Amino acid sequence: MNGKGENIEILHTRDRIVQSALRLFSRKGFRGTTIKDIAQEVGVTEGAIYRHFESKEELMEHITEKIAGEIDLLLTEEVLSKEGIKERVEALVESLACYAFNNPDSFRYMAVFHLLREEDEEEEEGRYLPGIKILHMLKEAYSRGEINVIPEVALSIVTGTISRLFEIKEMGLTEVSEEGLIDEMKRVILRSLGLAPDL
Amino acid sequence: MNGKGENIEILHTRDRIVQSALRLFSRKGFRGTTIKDIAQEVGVTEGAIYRHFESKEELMEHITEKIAGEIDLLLTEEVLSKEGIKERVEALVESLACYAFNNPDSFRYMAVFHLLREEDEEEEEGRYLPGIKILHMLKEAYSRGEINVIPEVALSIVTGTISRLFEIKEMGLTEVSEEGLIDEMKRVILRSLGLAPDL
Amino acid sequence: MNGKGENIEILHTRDRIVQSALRLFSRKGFRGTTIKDIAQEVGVTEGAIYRHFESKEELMEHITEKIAGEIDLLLTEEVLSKEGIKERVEALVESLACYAFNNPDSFRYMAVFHLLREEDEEEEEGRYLPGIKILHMLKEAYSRGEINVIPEVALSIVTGTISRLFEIKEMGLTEVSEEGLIDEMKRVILRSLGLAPDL
Amino acid sequence: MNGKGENIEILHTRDRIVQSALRLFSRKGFRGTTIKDIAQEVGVTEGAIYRHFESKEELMEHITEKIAGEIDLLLTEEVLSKEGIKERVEALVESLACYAFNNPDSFRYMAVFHLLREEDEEEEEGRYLPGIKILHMLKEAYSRGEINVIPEVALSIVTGTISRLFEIKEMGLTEVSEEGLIDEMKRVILRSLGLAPDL
DNA sequence: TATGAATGAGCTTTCATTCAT
DNA sequence: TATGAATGAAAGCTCATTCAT
Repeated sequence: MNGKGENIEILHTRDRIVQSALRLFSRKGFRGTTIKDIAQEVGVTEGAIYRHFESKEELMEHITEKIAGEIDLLLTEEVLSKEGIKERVEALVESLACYAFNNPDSFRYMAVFHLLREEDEEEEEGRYLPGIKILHMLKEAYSRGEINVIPEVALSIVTGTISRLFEIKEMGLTEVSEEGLIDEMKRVILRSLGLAPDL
Repeated sequence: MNGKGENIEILHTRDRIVQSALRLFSRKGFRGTTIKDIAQEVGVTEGAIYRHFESKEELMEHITEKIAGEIDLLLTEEVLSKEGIKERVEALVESLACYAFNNPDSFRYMAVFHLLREEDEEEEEGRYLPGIKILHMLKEAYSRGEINVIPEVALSIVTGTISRLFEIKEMGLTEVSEEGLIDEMKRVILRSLGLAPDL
Repeated sequence: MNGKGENIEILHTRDRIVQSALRLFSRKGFRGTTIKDIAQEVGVTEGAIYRHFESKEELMEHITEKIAGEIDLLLTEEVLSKEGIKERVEALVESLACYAFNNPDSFRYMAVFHLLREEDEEEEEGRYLPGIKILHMLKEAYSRGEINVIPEVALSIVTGTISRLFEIKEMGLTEVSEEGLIDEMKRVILRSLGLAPDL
Repeated sequence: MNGKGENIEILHTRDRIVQSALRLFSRKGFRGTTIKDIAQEVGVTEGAIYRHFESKEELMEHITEKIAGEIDLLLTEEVLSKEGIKERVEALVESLACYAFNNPDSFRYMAVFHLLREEDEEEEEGRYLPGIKILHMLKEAYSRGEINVIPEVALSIVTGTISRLFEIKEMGLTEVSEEGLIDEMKRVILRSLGLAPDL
């Protein structure tokens, strides 16, 4: 019982660390965020962070995996479960945009996390995880003749548009409602891929 | 002649600093790049940087202004000089994508430079300069009924797609030629905005 | 008890920093003293200083305020509490000279601290605090006809003599005892102000 | 003739260096003054200083010797040439105070120059040159019974008062004329030494 | 003589990390 | 588990000095 109580405490602190780190990393960058920043936001001292994560690096990797998992789940359950490329693209725009608007820190983090490490010169890794899966989906549709747009360009249209619109919204450059933006994106992206419903 | 020779020397070192800093800032971030990194790449000692720029900050501002100026020139001379929204969008995709492929460091820098500073928590500035100008152009076309896409979404489609495709190419995820990618983007983006030539 | 022990430790290091900084600043100047010098004398690394003081500047300001407070207390409690200008001057010489001989670092610091900053060209501030208070006292005595010496000159006689004698003693240029010097100063300064006991 | 012309040039620049360095050293300290500061004030570049002085150190030593020589000359010609201790003290106050008011940079420099070096920890040197000579004079007068004040205290009265009054005047804390201040000092210092003319 | 780019040592400061408590 | 003092490496920057021109 004692152990249980402690465990709950740990989880709480640990979660708050992750939440604060996510928020700060996504806004100020990995290097721009200090352990002290995180500790202060959580309300503990710097040393306490190291009870939960071995290093700042490990903390970041934890967050990266967490978000990658969420996005992956989204793709698997909300998008790839659908039949038909049109339905899949519609679901992709819908679910990814919703995810962005509801989890701005996570989306921002994912969008820039390859810019956050900046470790060694040109370190390229197996990142861009979600993109790869979508690219695969689009390549299949392309080879089956379901869309007539080069898959890499199709991928750019879908994810690039959502990312940029998210940024525009974050900057306060639009007053259109989230729903309005999502519907418009769906309509226009489908049209761009030759999947317009009204054709 | 003497003065000339000296001047050339000065410009050389200064220019090499700018070039290296641009390359490194755009790849490793502002904080991720050290003065030592830049100095080593240029082949001088750290102190020499400070003969040409008062601080790392000032060096960054110089680069930012330089690139903002280049993009602005591009928009003014290559895009806004055209008549008709279709011609303008075509020119925009063409010139921005070419700029990206020919000046990858500059484009990468511009795309991420608001992520590089990471100064104080949520510092928002008058950045995203090029976007504003394009948004203005699209809003006018929209109000005139020349396009039927919400301007913010239209902006996202155009600039988001180019940015994402640039990233995909940089990651080596496509083998399509630059020309092929640009033509495809032009075709698809025009279609998305209801400006398809074949309609 | 635990808390007590920790507290004592903290005070110790912090106090030792102040003590060493005071000693070094007063002898080698603000710029002439490095954080490394202080850290070495205290027996910690440079970074440790910054747990206790935000900057070298702040450390100096702390010391300045500490000493200004001590001198001010001295004036208020030992000098201004007395009645009669003769008694006050006697007490001033006595207490200031004793302070100098017993706290040579502090006195030296106070005597030169406006020379230690050397910030911007000719920055004049509200310094020389103790002097102002004494000048005020002398001006009152002068306007009441209790002394017949121009107050600014009287102030110079009193504080200038003590300062210079302190320096002479520090340089090892005299073998007279502290008591002997103080008594002689009292006698001669009183005579200079027309307050000689034998008149 | 050519050589002559050049020589004149050298002297000019060299003199201007000395003048600027004296001004800056006396106000901002040795460490607080950079070679660049001096060069800028003179209107040349940093390298040019090294045409005239081997190092910053040497420049300082030159200035120190120059001023020490001036003061020494003053003592020899204006003070020690007089007969009688009363006449000598009067001349000392007169000439030293005039020197201070007419050459504030030099006097300030001399007053603080042992604080400017701040080289190694407790470097004591054969400085305080003028003081030594005056002390000698006062010791003789004391042993002859011409004054009844301990020589070290007498020295402190004379030089300490002048120094402090100079500082007070520099701070703008008095509106009394220079002449008035000097006359008052003469009167009061003589009285303090038991040499009052009215006794 | 003078320039000014460059050096190199040293400075203040920051920060991830450790560790005794 | 948490604290917070301390470390140590590295950062940005300064500056006396040198040297090719």
